[in-house]
Amino acid sequence: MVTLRQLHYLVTLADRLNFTRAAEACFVTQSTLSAGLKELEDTLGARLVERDRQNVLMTPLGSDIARRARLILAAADDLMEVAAEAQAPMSGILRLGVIPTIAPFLLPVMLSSLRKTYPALRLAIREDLTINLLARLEAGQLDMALIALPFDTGTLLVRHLFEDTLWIVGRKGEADLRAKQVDITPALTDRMLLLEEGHCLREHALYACGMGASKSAQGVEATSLLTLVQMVESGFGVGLVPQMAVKSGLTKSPALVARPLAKPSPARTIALIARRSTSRLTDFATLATLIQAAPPG
Amino acid sequence: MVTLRQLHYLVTLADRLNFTRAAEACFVTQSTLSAGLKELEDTLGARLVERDRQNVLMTPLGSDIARRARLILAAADDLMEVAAEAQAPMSGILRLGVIPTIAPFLLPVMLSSLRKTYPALRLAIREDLTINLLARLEAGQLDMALIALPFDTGTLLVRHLFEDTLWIVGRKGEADLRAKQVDITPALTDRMLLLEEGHCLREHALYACGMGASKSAQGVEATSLLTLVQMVESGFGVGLVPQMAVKSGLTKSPALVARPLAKPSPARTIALIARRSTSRLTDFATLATLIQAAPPG
DNA sequence: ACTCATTGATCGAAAAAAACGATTATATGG
DNA sequence: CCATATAATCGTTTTTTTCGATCAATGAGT
Repeated sequence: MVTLRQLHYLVTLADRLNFTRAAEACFVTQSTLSAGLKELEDTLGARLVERDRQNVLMTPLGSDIARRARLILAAADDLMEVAAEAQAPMSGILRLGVIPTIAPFLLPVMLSSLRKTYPALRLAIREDLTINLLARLEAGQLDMALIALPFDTGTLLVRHLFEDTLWIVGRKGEADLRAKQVDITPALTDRMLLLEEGHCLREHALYACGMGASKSAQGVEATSLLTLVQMVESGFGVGLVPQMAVKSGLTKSPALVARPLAKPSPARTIALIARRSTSRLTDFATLATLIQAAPPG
Repeated sequence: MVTLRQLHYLVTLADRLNFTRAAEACFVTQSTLSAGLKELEDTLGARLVERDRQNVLMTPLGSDIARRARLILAAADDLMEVAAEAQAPMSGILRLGVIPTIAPFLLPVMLSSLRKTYPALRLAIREDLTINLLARLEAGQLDMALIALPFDTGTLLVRHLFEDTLWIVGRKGEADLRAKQVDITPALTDRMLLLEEGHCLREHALYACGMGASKSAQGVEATSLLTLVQMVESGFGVGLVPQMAVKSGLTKSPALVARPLAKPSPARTIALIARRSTSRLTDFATLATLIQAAPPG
């Protein structure tokens, strides 16, 4: 019978591709790890790791097994934490990922609210792109994440929190931004500034433009919403920013004007996600409700 | 650290609610299982099983842990089989579930085709209702299943195979069944015979009737498609049967007539499903392609 | 060519874990 | 009060795991 320990050895080895380092990481000697892996290969009846004296690399089967092993180990970790969680909900360290186009606007309110209501909870925030957050979530390096949909979330657990409509921001006095609710005309999409590749908000903005634009105005791309707004202020063009950013004062500058878009308003959906096997299912629900109750702005 | 053996003990105990029986099922003595469970409770730091001298029952936490343990053990089983599978695809025992409204029509063709192409593959067929197949699939008691959508398949892996339109069957000479393509009129839905509760085809038929009917004609319900057709022949009313059943001769009786329905034709989607972690991912694709290549009829 | 450092495999001994069998304690039903 | 059934416990045996030391192969540097 395969054991979790053997699977742990395999996964660690797959990460380091070096028996000695992997053994250190597992706090055992190299001989122990070597024997454990041999044992695993014997019970499975297949070669998982190609090793000549100099190089270690995984066979295709070995990679597949290692991938499965990761999921199993993450589920086992979750199982262990369930027991601890059951005795003290909303406590301990919660590792939360947040995308950069949400973090600066949602976190300030949320964190102070959390600190007040659940003083025993310690949040470890990681700000990163959606794709990286999903990977870390599945690898068990994060407990939950705040992201924006649409985005392919695979088999993860997804809870929609609220709609976040997109607003258009430009310089005060722009003729195209006079209306109370702005239509996105081709003239506007031509001047649309976008975030750089990787930000989901870039795709959401492109979709809102009806795919009318596929490149950022003047070929210049912004690395964050803050720089994007500053570029708009400098006259590079116009931009689409989420309502939560507008409400939290990102476009407060006297030189700028922000307007909602004409119905049906393009919007992204803010969602909380987690592994299906997460140990913090009740915390997940609690946190989701808390964010919904105290929206940003 | 939790071990798979301990989790196996817990799951078995959760099934039997008796230490002695569970120990037998695990091929160990009662003292071993008792110690293993105590060990698990100690490492988790929580009571999982309530036991007085007479009764054993799971705590809520224990049930949750057991549920997670089942998933982990199934994933571990899959992992072990991946290694075996990798060396000999389409061989060994494949446990396939099929719903009763597919099995009689699809299996005859499929089985002979499979036997010819993959003689090393031995199929263990289980005919059961969708809901039971899904449960067994998740518990690792089945490898794949053939079902009809729409149906909530949770996180399972789903591959759509083909559309199976619904035909209407009635007695020869029925005025309402003269047309080449029949419209489902209220007059027809009033006389519609349904399968008993639990068959997904019942729901699909109800949906095809535009929810116009919610009870079977005359309050009589059929226990299988065969009995349903016989009841139609006896004059109890009309029925909706899948095209694959018609094509395979279920409605061949000279007293009966079967007609397709007017477009857009109501249809169910035949699908092959499996656990996402299944060891037979290549077999899954192979089997799906094979069924699509050799449709019933 | 010759060292030297690195790496993974292997072996025997020691330590740890798991399993067993027997026994005990505590209920339940007759 | 006795027979039965059940889970916990204890001491012993068996199996598994780990360690430390050593070996064999390889590549780098001299």
